[in-house]
Amino acid sequence: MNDADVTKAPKDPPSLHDDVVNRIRDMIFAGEFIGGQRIPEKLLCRKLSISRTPLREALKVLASDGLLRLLPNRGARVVRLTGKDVDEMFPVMGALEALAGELSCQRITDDEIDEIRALHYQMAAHHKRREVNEYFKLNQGIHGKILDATGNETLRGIYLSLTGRIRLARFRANFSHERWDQAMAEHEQILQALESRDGPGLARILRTHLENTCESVKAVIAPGTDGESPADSANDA
Amino acid sequence: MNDADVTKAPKDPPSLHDDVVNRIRDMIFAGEFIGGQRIPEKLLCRKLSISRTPLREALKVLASDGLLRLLPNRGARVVRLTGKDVDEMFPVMGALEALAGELSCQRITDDEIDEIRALHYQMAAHHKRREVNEYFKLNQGIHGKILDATGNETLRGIYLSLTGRIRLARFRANFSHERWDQAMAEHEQILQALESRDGPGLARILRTHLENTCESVKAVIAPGTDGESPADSANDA
DNA sequence: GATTTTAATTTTGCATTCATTTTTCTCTTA
DNA sequence: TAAGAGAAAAATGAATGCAAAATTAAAATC
Repeated sequence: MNDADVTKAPKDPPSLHDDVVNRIRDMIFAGEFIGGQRIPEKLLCRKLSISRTPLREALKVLASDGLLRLLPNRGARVVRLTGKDVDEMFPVMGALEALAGELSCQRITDDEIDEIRALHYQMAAHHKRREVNEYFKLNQGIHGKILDATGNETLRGIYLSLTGRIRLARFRANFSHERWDQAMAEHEQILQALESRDGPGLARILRTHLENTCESVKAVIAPGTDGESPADSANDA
Repeated sequence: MNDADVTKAPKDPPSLHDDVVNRIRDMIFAGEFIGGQRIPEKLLCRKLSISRTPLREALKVLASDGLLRLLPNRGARVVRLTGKDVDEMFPVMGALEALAGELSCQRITDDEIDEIRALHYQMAAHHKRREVNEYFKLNQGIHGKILDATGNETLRGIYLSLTGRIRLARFRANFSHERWDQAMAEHEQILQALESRDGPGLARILRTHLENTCESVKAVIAPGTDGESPADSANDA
């Protein structure tokens, strides 16, 4: 799920530094830091049992990845996505996902399709039972498998980086029943296109699928949120 | 030209840290470090007149950006692009550039088109006189302007990051006269599509343009280069 | 009592230092 | 002379210390 490992070859031993980056990333995803709120270095040092030096290195990396915002002399805070951000990100993700669709259809094996089909039907079950978390996890899994099937590490890295940035907003998108049903229907089409290896078709469906998701995500983002103001509608937990 | 600033709002004061990152990035682009060769931290510290702490932070950022490779306990080295890398990157850049074409046609102003036209004719002049460096710079400028016209900072950041990664290989691509003439012809079409605000058309041309560029770049990459081995065909200066 | 000023505390940025790993050099031995 | 073992040197990873900036608290003024 992390994308720090896409820039390095798989043979490397699991680096300690990447570990810190990933742990902080996971903490961000887990919602441990309220959006826009300052994150004191000391606190993280204690939590991770490391000194400030490796911590700060990790913070810089996460900031350059777009997950954190580093204000000079004024600490780090998790980025609050604005409506503008989401509007910007989704066309890009759409283009990337469409590309992934085309590429994967050219290379995907029967086994890989089987795996995706399995995930798909599991997901359908969770959808029927309205189990959001399980559905969401499998959903991520399917899109991940499609990405893997492209065999394009670069594409994968960039896409995951973008996904990561909106994940925070996304997993809160407990969208409407109608939208959810629609998304499930779109996934039926995705599976079909994959099975018939219809690259352009898959690209088209994925793009629409994402556009629709974009709307749900934007709906979740607090309206009027247009900046990084530390405490407007942050703590709605 | 740098893309470190796309993740932060424009209002920030010019951060000292980003400065270090950008200076190292420029040094890499300037070819100061031979591909694959180890970069001693001490050397960079002296060159930049900073201590190791901020330097290492910058290195981590550049590594996460894909420009450097950090091997645990074994230093940093500039990434050597393999043929596989280039093959992976160009479809992605193609998708992004196509998107940029479509988006920019929707928003571009007459003034912006004028600017691009100016750059285009300057570039044509340098092409006629076979002045590679000047041509290359203006070429970058034109594609940059198209990107700017999208108004999509996210797209811009990702695209520039990718461009940066292959810039090293690219600027050495003193391609054949035929390819150069072809590229220039493609640029004529690009300008035309822009002037008539033909989004899909521009997208198509940009994609082909990039595919052709891909071939030239791959030709430059030493054949048989399939790894990061420090000393296969590194010093061909 | 509210607001501005000033002092104290905290936090960040960077340099320095220490421990561990890697690399290089030297010396031994076949 | 070449190869290998071992020691010295250098480089990296991480912790600590110190100066500057920012935040908080307190005091003074209106």
